[in-house]
Amino acid sequence: MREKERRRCELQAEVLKALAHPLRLAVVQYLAKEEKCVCEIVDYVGTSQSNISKHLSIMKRVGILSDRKEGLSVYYRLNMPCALNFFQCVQDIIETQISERSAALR
Amino acid sequence: MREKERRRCELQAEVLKALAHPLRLAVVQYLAKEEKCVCEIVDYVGTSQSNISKHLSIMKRVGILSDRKEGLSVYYRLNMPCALNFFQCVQDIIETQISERSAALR
DNA sequence: TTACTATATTACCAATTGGTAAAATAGTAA
DNA sequence: TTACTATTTTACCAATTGGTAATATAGTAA
Repeated sequence: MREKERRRCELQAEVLKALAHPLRLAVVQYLAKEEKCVCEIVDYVGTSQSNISKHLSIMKRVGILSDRKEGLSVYYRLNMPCALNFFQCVQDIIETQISERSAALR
Repeated sequence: MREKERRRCELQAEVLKALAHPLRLAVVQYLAKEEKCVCEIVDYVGTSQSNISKHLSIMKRVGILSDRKEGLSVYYRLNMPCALNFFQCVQDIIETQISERSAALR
């Protein structure tokens, strides 16, 4: 494995790590259609404001989200529409997994 | 956010977490075309055998990889070919990110 | 100015993750 | 049987992550 590939995998892993958290996935999917302000995201996800703020900054840092200020509010938007394609693929794995497990129980 | 969506996000995050590590990404990409035995993967990635074994079991547990025994060797294969589509999307984010940062420096 | 609102940041702690080294397992072969 | 090889598992430790509560920042409005 060459050094170049190693570095590419490190960068890719940073982006995937920023996606790989239940609340962050929920936010990404919530932002699929349109931008939302932090207070809407907090209401939707149902956790503390400071917690959401930290998760948003993690995703912003790697480029998954962008933000825009308007008055007191900050609006976040999804900067990576292709991420939405992931979810069907991931979901397929989950369902295969579940059906294999239940088959194994029989 | 409904309970059902929350659970879906939790499952999806488990799969993504199992992908979101530089060595594990390297393994997934190495397995893109064909199955490989553990010793080949160890040689390719260049870390200890017990470390690789642990990473492989993490990916196997969530269904990303499957394995097959042949004599002393264990062969792993990618059970999630659609994962390969992720990487271009992730790579696009990385490159946008890099070009925005270098633009910001100017 | 003061008070209020939305958001971000900090400090802290508990839980999880990732790595290494050693021991266990299991197949092969003499 | 014994020795050898490939792999997994365990025990352990350091580093990272995720959450909460408190504080700071910044815009708005009286």
